[in-house]
Amino acid sequence: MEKTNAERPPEHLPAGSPWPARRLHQRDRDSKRVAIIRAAAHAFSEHGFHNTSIDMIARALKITKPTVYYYVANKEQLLFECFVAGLKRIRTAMSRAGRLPELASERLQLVISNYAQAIASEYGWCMVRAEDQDLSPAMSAQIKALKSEIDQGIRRLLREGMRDGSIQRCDPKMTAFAIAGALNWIAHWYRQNQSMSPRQIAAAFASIFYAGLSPRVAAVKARRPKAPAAHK
Amino acid sequence: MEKTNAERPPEHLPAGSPWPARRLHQRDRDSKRVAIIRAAAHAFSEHGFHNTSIDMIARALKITKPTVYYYVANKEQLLFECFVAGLKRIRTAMSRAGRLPELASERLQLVISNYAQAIASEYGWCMVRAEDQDLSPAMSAQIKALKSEIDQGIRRLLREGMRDGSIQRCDPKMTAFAIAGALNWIAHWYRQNQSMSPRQIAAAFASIFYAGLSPRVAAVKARRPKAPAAHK
DNA sequence: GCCGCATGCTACTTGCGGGTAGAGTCGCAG
DNA sequence: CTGCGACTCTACCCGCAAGTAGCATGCGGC
Repeated sequence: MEKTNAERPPEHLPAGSPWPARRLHQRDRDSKRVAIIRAAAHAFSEHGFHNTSIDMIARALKITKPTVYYYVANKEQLLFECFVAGLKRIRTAMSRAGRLPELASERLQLVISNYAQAIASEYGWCMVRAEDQDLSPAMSAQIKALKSEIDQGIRRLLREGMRDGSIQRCDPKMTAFAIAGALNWIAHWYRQNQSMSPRQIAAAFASIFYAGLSPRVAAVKARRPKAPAAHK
Repeated sequence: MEKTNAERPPEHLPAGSPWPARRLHQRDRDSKRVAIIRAAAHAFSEHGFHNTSIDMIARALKITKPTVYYYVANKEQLLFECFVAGLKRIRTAMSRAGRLPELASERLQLVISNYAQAIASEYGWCMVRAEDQDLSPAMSAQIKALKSEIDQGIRRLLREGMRDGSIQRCDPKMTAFAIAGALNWIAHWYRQNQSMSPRQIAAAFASIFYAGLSPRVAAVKARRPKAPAAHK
């Protein structure tokens, strides 16, 4: 899968490999590579995948198109890398939450918070929009699998919450969809320099989902608005 | 805006207009036009806007590209029409809900239900994905305005709910984002032949949002999972 | 000083897809 | 049967962006 990049790393040499310099170059290479990924993510989220040419990405970094191709096999892989970069945070949050001793509801809140921050990051757009089309079947399948992993993680937390009593009885599938949807949608409206930080947004969402919209006190139920029921 | 299509309807003729046939032709024309819009919506939601060529849409209807262009000015307008087609249902639901005498929470539920059904329709994809990029500034602005209208409508309902006591005190902006996000996301995962109908999905979502995830009975708060808090 | 490799460039090819020109067909009015 | 307008087609144009060939440069090791 990586063969297009002229990497040829010295794995085939004897174990005590020479070439100390190679390592340095390699590091350099990697940092440039992530710079390209970042720039791509930025451009994608600003103009969309199809309206972003490799030239635009290159220009943003003051390099040229072939240089980009020197670090990345093709445009598709660029999108994929953006996706994975954004995903990492959610994944680690999820797996860490799985090992925590807290109630499931609290762990869920943790995951929601990290999720929201990942979506609000520069990779958020790619995570939300990647996959569906624009991608070869192979990559699409990979991304679908990663997304499903997240989805299943949320469902599991919900089920655990129902078991430990910290979460109301509910349909875990639909609830996971609702939560993921609300969070993913952040990528559509959130922009840097927003009045609310991602963390604040996450907190607001968590409270909406957790507390619900029904009034807490039962007393208010009575009062009705003005209109006398004219047409039923 | 319509000048590209050779319409020239006979409005400039005397009132008692001749040409009964013209009307028939016109109706025919319109029905073909909506067929094209529908086919476009279908193709867009399957392959994405950019991966759908006009040729594909034409082929699905067993016609050719220029015929499509005879009914539609350009690809952009096609997307716009899809968007508007899907939007109508939400708009009418919203404006009707505004005049109903019920509590705001019930009216909100009505809107949510219609919203979900619109998103699950064949135009759902276009509604969710249109705008951002891929569109000329003029159209983008129009679509943004329409979306904002919906958003404001939901916020208004929430505020009214807080006033009439049927909805818990909350940040209307964030809550509207959460609700719209959850609903919009349906377009990403819902497919015809799903086990749940759009109406059922809407009901499930409404209950999630309204009831919230916190357990109803306060008694359950105690029990904790196994692990003794190892690493704080 | 010279080799080799990593890196970057200029200058191309290529194909796809949006959009158009203009000719052909059909049905109806006079 | 002629002329017109609605409609559809075949055959094209053209621009853009993905991706490539192959040369230039600069550095580290010998």
